[in-house]
Amino acid sequence: MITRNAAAEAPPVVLRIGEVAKLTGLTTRTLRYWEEQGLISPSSYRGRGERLYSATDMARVTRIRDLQELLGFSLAEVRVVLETEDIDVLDRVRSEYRAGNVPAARRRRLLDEAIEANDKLVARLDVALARIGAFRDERAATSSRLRESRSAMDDDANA
Amino acid sequence: MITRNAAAEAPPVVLRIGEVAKLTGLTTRTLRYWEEQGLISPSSYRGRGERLYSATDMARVTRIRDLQELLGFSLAEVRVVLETEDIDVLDRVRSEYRAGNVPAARRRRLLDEAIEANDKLVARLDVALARIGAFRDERAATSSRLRESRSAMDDDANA
DNA sequence: GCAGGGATTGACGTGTACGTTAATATACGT
DNA sequence: ACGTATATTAACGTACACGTCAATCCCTGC
Repeated sequence: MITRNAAAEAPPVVLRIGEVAKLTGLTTRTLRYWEEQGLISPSSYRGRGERLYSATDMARVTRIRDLQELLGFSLAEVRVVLETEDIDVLDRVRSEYRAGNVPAARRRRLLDEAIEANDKLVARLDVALARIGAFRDERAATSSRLRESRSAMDDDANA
Repeated sequence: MITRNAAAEAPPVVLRIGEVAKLTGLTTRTLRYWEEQGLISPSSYRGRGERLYSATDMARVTRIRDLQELLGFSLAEVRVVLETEDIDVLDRVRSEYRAGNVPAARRRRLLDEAIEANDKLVARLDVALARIGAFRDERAATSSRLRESRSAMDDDANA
């Protein structure tokens, strides 16, 4: 039997800032800083402003961290990437509901911008992949040389 | 006829700091800073300390820049990578001259360290490649969706 | 009902990687 | 030989991305 409404039954994953910090390896300060910079915004608050993070929020947080650590993006660059992702999500919602309350011309412009930004990112990623790949191969070759050198040393020692 | 001593005849490429800056897109300040931090050291000076950069120096400079920009390495991390490369070069020289004036035990230790550091770097590069690759594919998919969305819009407009 | 753990908002401090300016010296083209 | 472009060191300034208190405020378990 398929649990048809598993998503509906699943406990709404809401985490406090400290839990998010532990799960992601970040600090609470960092999370507040990112929010201060407009990169994230916890989906809800409680009481006197206690932040509550949903699974979506978590995904966004880890995405930011990945962009930062993997690609060395500054928060400004991360912001640009996230904006095009937002447009993408927004666009899918609009497509479903079909009744766009956003003027077609404006939506078209947003789309074009998102496409351009996205293409630039892909191009950048391809460049990074190529260069890192080349570097990796180079280091692998170095690895072989070093190991050969070590064997030679060991042979000498046993001669 | 093969120019047997092309390297010897070739004009020794020595550049002044400003030329290196223009060629690499860095600033003179950055080059001096890197030197201050022990990452580079121009192969020669002239007069009252005017820096002169050889082709080897240039290679090292661009290497540092690549590590920084492509992989988001800090200068501290770059330093580690460069050190293992230095050992590699040093090791090849030693292999050629065979008469190592460095004690075998010490050389062995350096080699082991270089190998370990190198392997770690390769592993790190592989992780980066995998993640960036996944991210790239994701963005490529996004690209398709956005373009489809735009065609749909255009079709609507012409209906 | 209160100690303790975790949350909040300021506010100020810090490390990295340079930018900028100043005063001065040297190299290069004509 | 001389002006100008480029170099030098030294010192201070700055942007980014947080770290680190401090004072206060909930909420929970015993």
